[in-house]
Amino acid sequence: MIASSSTAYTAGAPSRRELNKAATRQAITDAALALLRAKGPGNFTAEEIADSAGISRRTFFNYFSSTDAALASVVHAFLDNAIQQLRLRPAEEPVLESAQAALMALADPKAVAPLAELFTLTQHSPLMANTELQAWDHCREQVFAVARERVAVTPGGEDELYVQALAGSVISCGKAAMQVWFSRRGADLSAESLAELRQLLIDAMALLGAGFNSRRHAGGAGRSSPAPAGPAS
Amino acid sequence: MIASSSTAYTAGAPSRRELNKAATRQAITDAALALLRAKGPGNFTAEEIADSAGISRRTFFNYFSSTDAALASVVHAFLDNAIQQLRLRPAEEPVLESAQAALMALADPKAVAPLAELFTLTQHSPLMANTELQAWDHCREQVFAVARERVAVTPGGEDELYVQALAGSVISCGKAAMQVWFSRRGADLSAESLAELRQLLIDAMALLGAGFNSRRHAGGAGRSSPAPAGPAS
DNA sequence: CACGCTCTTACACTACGTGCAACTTTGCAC
DNA sequence: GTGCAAAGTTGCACGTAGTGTAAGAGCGTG
Repeated sequence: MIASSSTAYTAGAPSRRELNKAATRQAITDAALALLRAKGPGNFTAEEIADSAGISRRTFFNYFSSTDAALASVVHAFLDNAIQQLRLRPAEEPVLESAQAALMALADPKAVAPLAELFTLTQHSPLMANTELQAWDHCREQVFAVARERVAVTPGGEDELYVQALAGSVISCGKAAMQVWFSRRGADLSAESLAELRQLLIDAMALLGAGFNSRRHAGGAGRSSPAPAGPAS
Repeated sequence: MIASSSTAYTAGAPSRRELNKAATRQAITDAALALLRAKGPGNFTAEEIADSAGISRRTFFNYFSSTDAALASVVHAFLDNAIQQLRLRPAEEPVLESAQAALMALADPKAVAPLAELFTLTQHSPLMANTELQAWDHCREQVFAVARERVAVTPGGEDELYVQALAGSVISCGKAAMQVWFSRRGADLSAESLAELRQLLIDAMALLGAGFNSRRHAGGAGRSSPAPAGPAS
């Protein structure tokens, strides 16, 4: 589950308690997703989720602070994964390239599938917007933390704006790429579709790197740039 | 209502009803702000706001969907103002310059004062985060709409990413600039402080225009760029 | 087994947000 | 002014969210 990476996983000691917690947590999100599929966003209560997951309403709130939060755990899992990928990149690498590389690892069926489903199910519902925005913002903070480490910012100095703006823009562009992808391909997880997602992410990061002025939209050169400045290769 | 500008002001016909509504609305936000000052974020209820504003609880909810929403009206007013400034810019002007110019108009005591107070009062409280994020995202959508009009995007075309990423990044950078400013100067509204805010906004937009790669943070040239590519000159 | 610790559960309580049906105010025509 | 319709306000009731609390069940350990 989420175990192996973000939470838990105390290296060989998955005690009974931890297993139970992880199981209930999973049961809750599963139940929430099932209800979302069945009834649509906003048409079910915390009690229904709890019942469906075989726990009490109170226990549900011990795990998640709201029904939205239960659903947003999908988004959180995805974004936490992204942050983890980001932290794996070498510290010397330019932050934007690290971001791009980290995002590449996420254009993967197993990673995006839950997110894609959640997105299609809640597409035009403002109910999800709240918690989803929070998830992205949480991710932004993480990116900010990573960027701050790597840019070696002087505490009260002038780099603060750079790092803040960079973190926010990276998130915004990642979001934009995913949004465009969803609007184009829906929940299509085929190889070509994922390739397009990758290209969108690359293009978005390239925009950030080269600047929004460097692109003349009037000219015919509007096609996706062919992998500008390959990060790994 | 939303027609001519943002709210009310139907050009010479502020009927009694509209005046009353505006007055109650104002009374509510005033009461909410007063309670925020007095009790701190999250320590007062919708009923208290209503009582303090001299209306019933039910009426409060006719105006705002939550206590947070009442407070966030300050943010909304500020951001709506920004959008309005943005729309006033000539359509031929590059979007980034328009954004920069629009933001300049907001680095003004009367505009930022309420925002600054709200910010200082809710600084380290996650309670406000929700609605505030929504306000910024709402603003992002507006910027997106404006940008879409001006970039003349082909419907299913490749410009969609550009516009989405641009809108999101503009918001992120504006947010970053304000955040840095607040963290440096608190609620200082002096002329120098506002000048610094303006410079931060200019720098943030310049980053977006020139790209985050164009800045080598190791070099000594880390000072604020001296108004790069003046928008109005 | 018995003892601590952690987690779950039931219950109670406050507050939120909304539908509804009076009631009051405003706008408008006569 | 009077009458009337539309818009706005209010009280009431209802379901739900989220939290404190205390008792109980499950787990880990000696």
